Amino acid sequence: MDIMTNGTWLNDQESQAWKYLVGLLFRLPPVLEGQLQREEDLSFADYMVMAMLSENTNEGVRMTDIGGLVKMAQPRLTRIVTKLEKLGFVTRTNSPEDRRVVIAQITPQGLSKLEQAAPGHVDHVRRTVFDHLTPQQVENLLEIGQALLDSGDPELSMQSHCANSPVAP
Amino acid sequence: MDIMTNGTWLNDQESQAWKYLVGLLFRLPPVLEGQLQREEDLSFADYMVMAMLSENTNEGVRMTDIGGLVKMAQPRLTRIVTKLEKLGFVTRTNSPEDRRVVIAQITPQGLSKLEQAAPGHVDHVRRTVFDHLTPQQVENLLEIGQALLDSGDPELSMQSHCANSPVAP
DNA sequence: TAGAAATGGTTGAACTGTCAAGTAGCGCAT
DNA sequence: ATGCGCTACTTGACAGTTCAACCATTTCTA
Repeated sequence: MDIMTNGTWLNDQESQAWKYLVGLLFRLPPVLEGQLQREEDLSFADYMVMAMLSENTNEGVRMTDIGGLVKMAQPRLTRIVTKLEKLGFVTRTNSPEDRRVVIAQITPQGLSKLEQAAPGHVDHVRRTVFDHLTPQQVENLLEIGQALLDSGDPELSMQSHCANSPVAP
Repeated sequence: MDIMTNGTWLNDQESQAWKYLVGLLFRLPPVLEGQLQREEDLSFADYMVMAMLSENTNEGVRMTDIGGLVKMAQPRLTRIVTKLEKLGFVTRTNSPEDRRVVIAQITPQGLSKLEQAAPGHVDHVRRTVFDHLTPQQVENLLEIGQALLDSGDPELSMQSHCANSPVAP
């Protein structure tokens, strides 16, 4: 029995780490979502997209680039930006250079919504996450995140939904 | 203006770590989901619940206890178990001692489904996660997971959905 | 300079998750 | 014992996500 905790597959350390990681994957998103939803009527993904856009106020950002930075799949992104546009927090324009490309840009209203939401959100993140971690652990977390997301693994580094060739080109 | 990456709220280290953690929260679940869905027609949550139940083949497990172990909210759990029951992978019985309590138990079919799914899934987890981490990083990950989930924080340790008192009793 | 393949983005259908409200059973106080 | 409150779980309504198929545009290739 104990299908996933021993055997030749994952050693003790790994399977324990796995359980905790899965716990975080299940628990953290609803918790983050909750605060923003209650207090600002924004989803966590909405917030992250706007935060991302707020770092490029002038130029705007291509859809795909948002996806790469926020690690979201395209359809999800489309719907989020559509929603944010309806709310007046974001504009979309077709790039003149490449007319397939859509460029999203945050509006003043979006920016002020974000500025209004940020303190509460960051506070919540601090209390939920960083208050429980030592600086060393924060550094370790950063390192682990890099190891996984910057590994070049096609599944994790985005494009996942179309990369299926087992051995590559 | 870099709403979430500097200022008095999160220092550089923290906000970088935060970005990577968020990346994992967005990316990992779809990736894990995908493999199981394609190859076994199971959701990741389905799999975790069954894996959990497979560790207590004899007695069965109370709904709430599953939630505590797999870190899932109750409504989600109810629907998953309902689905698994329809598929014949799980049975539910009302506890005779306390008739509010529902006890879920994995069936032989559920067990064999799990055993069939496990190799591919574990393989995928290994390739996606553990192949990119050193043993030291795995240990660090475990420690971070513990720090967050076992912190006693009501939001993270479940019950989150009813704890709203800002300062506590 | 066609035509084929690839890229960027959107959309429809099905599913899953969340919140809030609801039912049922237990337990303690009067 | 009757009523109040708590616990365990379920359900309805809604919003969000995913996969797959789609259209439009660009780029490669012959």
